[in-house]
Amino acid sequence: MDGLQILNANKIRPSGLRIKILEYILSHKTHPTIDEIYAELLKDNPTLSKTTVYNTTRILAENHLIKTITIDGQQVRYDGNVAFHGHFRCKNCGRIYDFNVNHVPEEAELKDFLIENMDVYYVGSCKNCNENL
Amino acid sequence: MDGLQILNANKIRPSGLRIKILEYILSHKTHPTIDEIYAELLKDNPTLSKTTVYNTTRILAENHLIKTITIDGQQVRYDGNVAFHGHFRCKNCGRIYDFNVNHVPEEAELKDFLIENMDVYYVGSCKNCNENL
DNA sequence: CAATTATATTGTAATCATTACAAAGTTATA
DNA sequence: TATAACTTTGTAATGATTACAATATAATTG
Repeated sequence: MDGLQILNANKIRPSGLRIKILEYILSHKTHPTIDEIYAELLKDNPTLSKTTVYNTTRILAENHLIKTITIDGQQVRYDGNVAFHGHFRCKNCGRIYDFNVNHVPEEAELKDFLIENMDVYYVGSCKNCNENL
Repeated sequence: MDGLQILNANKIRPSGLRIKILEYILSHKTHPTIDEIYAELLKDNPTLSKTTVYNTTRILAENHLIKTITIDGQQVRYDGNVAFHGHFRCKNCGRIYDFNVNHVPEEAELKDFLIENMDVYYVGSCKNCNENL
């Protein structure tokens, strides 16, 4: 399913920019920031405004087509993989890695709480950086 | 162990403000923001500067005496409980709840990764708010 | 098709948490 | 006491995000 179909299925008017922004996030596993998305799409869309990237990612996130990652204290990042998984941020190279979380804690303390979103964020030094120190 | 002893044990010069800020965070389970700490301590310290609260919390966090919580996309919060546990933020009332995380995922994908910090953030609607809707 | 309305995009200005930095105050040390 | 080191303060700068009004584009109606 491509961006056009996804947007239509979610009743979001599929403008050219929306399709491109959604498809960029879906096809890049790098958890890009607003600036990264903007810089990349600017190449083919010279009049693109950063505000449009902000607006569009907000709409996509509100509709659960992408996920907002706040592991970086500075900038929000976006993830096209909305299935539950953890994120590891390397303090050294800045890369964000995905990992599976097998055991989702069933917390008795949260009985009768409505959980809408779960984030698991690890921070440290990645294998690649550890080996090259 | 009070703030003075903790600071001494960690070789942080125990100024009056540092003791007060540390003790405030240790004794309040509300995960206060900078503004909340500042507003509260200002009552007894009329010349207190917000910069001091920022500086001090940074020092305390660097020394792992308190933990930085970034579950709120807007403001950082601080937690005096540095033992591993999860945080639940209620979108309704804004309260942050602690909960135990029994099963820390052992992720084969992170083999040879050095994990320095783990955060588990849930967001949703708390029991209290659910009952009063 | 033309006119009108609704929506998308843009650019600039505002907001707000945080940081940088220099000056002033305080404590420790010689 | 004098000097150096550190703490605290206040103001200015930074930078991500949002607000908002103007413009452009697309959909709808007559």
